Amino acid sequence: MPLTHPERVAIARLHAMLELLPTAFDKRLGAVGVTAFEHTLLDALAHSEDGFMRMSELAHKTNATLPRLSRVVTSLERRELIERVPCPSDGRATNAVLTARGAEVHELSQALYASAVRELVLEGLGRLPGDGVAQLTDLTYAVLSSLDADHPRAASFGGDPEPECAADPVPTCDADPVPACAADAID
Amino acid sequence: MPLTHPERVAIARLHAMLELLPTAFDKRLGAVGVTAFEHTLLDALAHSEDGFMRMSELAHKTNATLPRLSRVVTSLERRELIERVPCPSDGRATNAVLTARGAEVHELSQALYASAVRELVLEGLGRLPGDGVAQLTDLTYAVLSSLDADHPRAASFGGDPEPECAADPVPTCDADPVPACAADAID
DNA sequence: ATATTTTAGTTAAAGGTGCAACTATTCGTT
DNA sequence: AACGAATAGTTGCACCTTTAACTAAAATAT
Repeated sequence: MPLTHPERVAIARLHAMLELLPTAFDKRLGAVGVTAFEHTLLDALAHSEDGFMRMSELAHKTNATLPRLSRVVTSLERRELIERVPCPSDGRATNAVLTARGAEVHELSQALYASAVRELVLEGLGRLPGDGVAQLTDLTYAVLSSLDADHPRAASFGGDPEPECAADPVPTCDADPVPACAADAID
Repeated sequence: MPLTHPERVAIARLHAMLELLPTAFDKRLGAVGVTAFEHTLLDALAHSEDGFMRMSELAHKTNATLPRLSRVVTSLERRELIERVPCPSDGRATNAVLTARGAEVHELSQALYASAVRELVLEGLGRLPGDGVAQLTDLTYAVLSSLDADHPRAASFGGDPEPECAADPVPTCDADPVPACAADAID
């Protein structure tokens, strides 16, 4: 059974957004020499108070596969923005730690990212009748919920070895129970 | 100036959706051996009543670059789903035409696409308080509008050589004036 | 008419990404 | 202890995408 016309219109636009937004973000961040995904990694590390994170945890938080992360981290390591440090307590694990230069670049990329968010998304949302940000929050939550059922990882996350994840020191919002992988950078 | 917390939550979810949805669609359509983008191409051709389209027009409608389209069309051509035919009236131009097999595959991919849309997106929207589809339509419109200003192509489209685009025979919706490239598959 | 510029499209090179295979380490059994 | 299973990560391979360079044809100007 085919989709209704309003449904097709909505999906066509969603599809266009899916195609255009990531590229637009990458272009903006290109000015400081990082991709949007790389910025996400720097950001995740910068916000983890310990300044480091396990590869698999990082992959989970950023909705990335481990091979992808591994390669990007290698690239960031070559640029000395991130350093790989073997985990002392678990011989299998590797921690990615932000270097001083990495923190500097993150400062820049964060500013650029914020302005990109404003210009590419928030500005448009501001033209909506109601509270555009709230609408986007609810809408993405609705979609991500059904997506997570479909999604390999996520489903929910019970045992996270790192304590900082469970007991969040930063005053977060009234945090709706968004499945872990979907919500990620919530803090 | 940093983003507010609600803004960060909304953007984080948007970001997650941007990362996860395309992959999810590709996985579903993989069952008939086409990517989501390939389906979009087959769909565009199937919906153009003449059954063919100029490469550049196709690229425009699908928000793709010409090199990307060229390679994908080559791949589809090898699988005999699409055929390249030089344009008789303009020696530079090439028309992509849907083959019989291409139409068959499109039949399948369309069904799969529709169910993917329902399961990955519409189902979630249905859990929203109001009209989820309308909200998505408005929200994507808002975002795409500001995006288009930023966007190389689009901006607006005056002279489309093909008449079928201007005078749409299919009863479309009350067609809001969405910038061309963003709205694309509106019919 | 002819030279220049634009337009349409393809191709080459570089880099990113996913899947599957592989190594190394830890955990669980016995 | 020692074996097999699970976990963490990396790497090889295939494919896709982007940017830049390139070819060919049409439009424009001289």
